[in-house]
This record gives sequence, structure tokens and C-alpha cells, in this order.
Amino acid sequence: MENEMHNPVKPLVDNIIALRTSLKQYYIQKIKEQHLDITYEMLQVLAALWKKERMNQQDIAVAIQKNKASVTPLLDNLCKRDLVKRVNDPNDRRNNLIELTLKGDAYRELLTPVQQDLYKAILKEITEQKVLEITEILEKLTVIIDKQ
Amino acid sequence: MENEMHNPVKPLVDNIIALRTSLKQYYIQKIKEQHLDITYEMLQVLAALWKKERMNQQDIAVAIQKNKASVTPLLDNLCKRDLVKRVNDPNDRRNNLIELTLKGDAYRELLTPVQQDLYKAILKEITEQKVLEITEILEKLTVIIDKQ
DNA sequence: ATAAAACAGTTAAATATCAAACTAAATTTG
DNA sequence: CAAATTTAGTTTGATATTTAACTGTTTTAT
Repeated sequence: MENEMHNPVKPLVDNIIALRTSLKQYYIQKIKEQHLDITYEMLQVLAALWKKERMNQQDIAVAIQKNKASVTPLLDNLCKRDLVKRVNDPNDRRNNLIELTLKGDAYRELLTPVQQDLYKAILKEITEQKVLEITEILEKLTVIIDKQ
Repeated sequence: MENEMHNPVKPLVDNIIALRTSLKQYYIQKIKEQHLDITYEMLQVLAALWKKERMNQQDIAVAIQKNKASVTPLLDNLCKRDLVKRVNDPNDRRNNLIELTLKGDAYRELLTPVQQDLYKAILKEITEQKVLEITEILEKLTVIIDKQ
């Protein structure tokens, strides 16, 4: 959002949006280089499942910060590509438990290095101390905004 | 993106995405409170035009960090709502010059306070010095990521 | 001057997003 | 225990996003 006032927060907001765009573009490019037929958003789902298998769709929605109505078509597309499968939960028939297929798990080996490369590149130029410090401030910022 | 390693960059990335989501949600809520029939993305276009009138679509795309193919339907929707109009550029017939309508300009009075309120709320809890500092680091981060 | 390249915008097709309304299942409450 | 509420997931409808191919216009280079 822009206006004519001089306010230091405006460039900050712009940079947050730009940074998120750059992150997304980074992953899109790496996915393309490996000729994988997935989107950034599908990668977000896979990454969440690499961390914790067998989540239901609601858990996935929370983990990747999306609306549960967005998760339904995302999982449809991941199933179509044989990367995950939906499994009934016998203990609570409302749940779809989401499981990685072998292919979905194999993508881990292809894509976690991509993540690690980026993290290493960042830590080569910014100290861990600084990273922790701005993480804390961004967290605080999120709280402030959510309070409004 | 997640994995099992302990890496301080992971929480930073998560916070960037969360913060962008919070920002978007903040504006969506304020738009809703005023019963305005626009999306966050349309607001981004309007805000760019409040700063600089009569941009072509390419300029708008750059200003709001979107693909030019995304800008076409965005402007279609803004025209449909009578907030902007497309004007032919006699000097370069490739260009659509985008102009605010009276209604589009009136939205400025409704929505710039929303922006200012947020900026003030942030500066009440985080010093200007800190804001400038993290802006600089985020800028640096974007450069690092784009270089990969 | 003309051919090639660059540029602005649109379109198509696939995907993603969100709110709201909905179904079905589980839980809470009186 | 039955009714009310909550929860998980889907659907719908409108919008946004991306890449790639395409049209028309302008600029560049020979």
C-alpha cells in the first residue's frame, strides 16, 4: 500500500512482500530445474508431511498457513500426481489422514538439499545472531498486526 | 519448507510468510468493515495509482510486484467496479494508461487512514531505528535469494 | 528503409485462493 | 440420552496467479 507520506514502515512492508515473492520464485525455479511437475504450494504440503507424516487436512492447513478450503484442491492435485494419498481415520471418520506415497517421500531427497542450499547461502552472508534477531522482530510484528 | 534439521533460517522463512499473510488479512478485514467490494490485490493497484496516476499496466505490474498477465484481470475487475479506467496512449499505442475514476480517488480517503493506523501501531511498539534496520536486512536477504 | 528484436497487453489452461454454505460425524450439554 | 454445538472436509462462485503462445506496436540495427 502506498501513499505520499514519509513513513519508514512502508518500505518495510514492501520488502516483506518482495521477500516472500523471491522465496517463492527461488523454489519454483529449483522445481523447474529438476523437471518436477509440482507447484510451490504443493511443495509446501510435501514439506509439511516430511516433517510430520499422517496429518489430517486441517493440520496441514494450519502448518502451511492456508484456508482448509484451499487444501482440498491442493491434495486433489497431489493425489493425481501420486505424491500423497488420503486414508480414512478409523478413530474419527471425519478425518482424512494424508500419507506420502513412495514417490512423495522420494521427492524429499530431491528437494531438501534445495532448502539447505538456500539456508547456507543466507548464513554465509548474515550471522546466525542477526537471523535470530530479525526473526524475533518479525514475530513481534505479526502479533502487532494480528491485534489490530 | 520444513525438515528435521535445526536451522535458524527456517523459522525466519516461516515468519516472513506468516507476516505477509497477516498484512493481507489486516487489509481484507478493514475493507470488509467498510463494506467495500474490492480485494486486497485491487487495493494494491489503487494504492499504486494514489502514489502515481496514469501508469501503464506494465508499470503497475512492477509497482505491485506482479506478473503483467495478472494485472489484466485485476484491471478488468477494477473497471467493472468503476474504480479505474483504461485510456489509450496517443504517444504509444501499445500502452493502456490507467486512470482513477472519481470513485477510485474517493477510496483513497477511506483507505489511506487504514494504512496509517497500521503504521502508527507498529511504530508505537518498534522504534523507527529498528524498522529501518530490519528493512535493510530484508532487502539484503532478497538480494541473496535472487542471486541463487 | 526494412528486417529483427523488443515491448505492451491479451488469452488460454491449469492451478490456487477465499468466504460462505453445506454434509456428515463427533462432542458437549442440559 | 437427545438436542445443540463443534469439527472436518467439500462445494460453489468469484477472483487471482503463472507460463507460454499470441497480436499488434515501436525501436533497433543493418
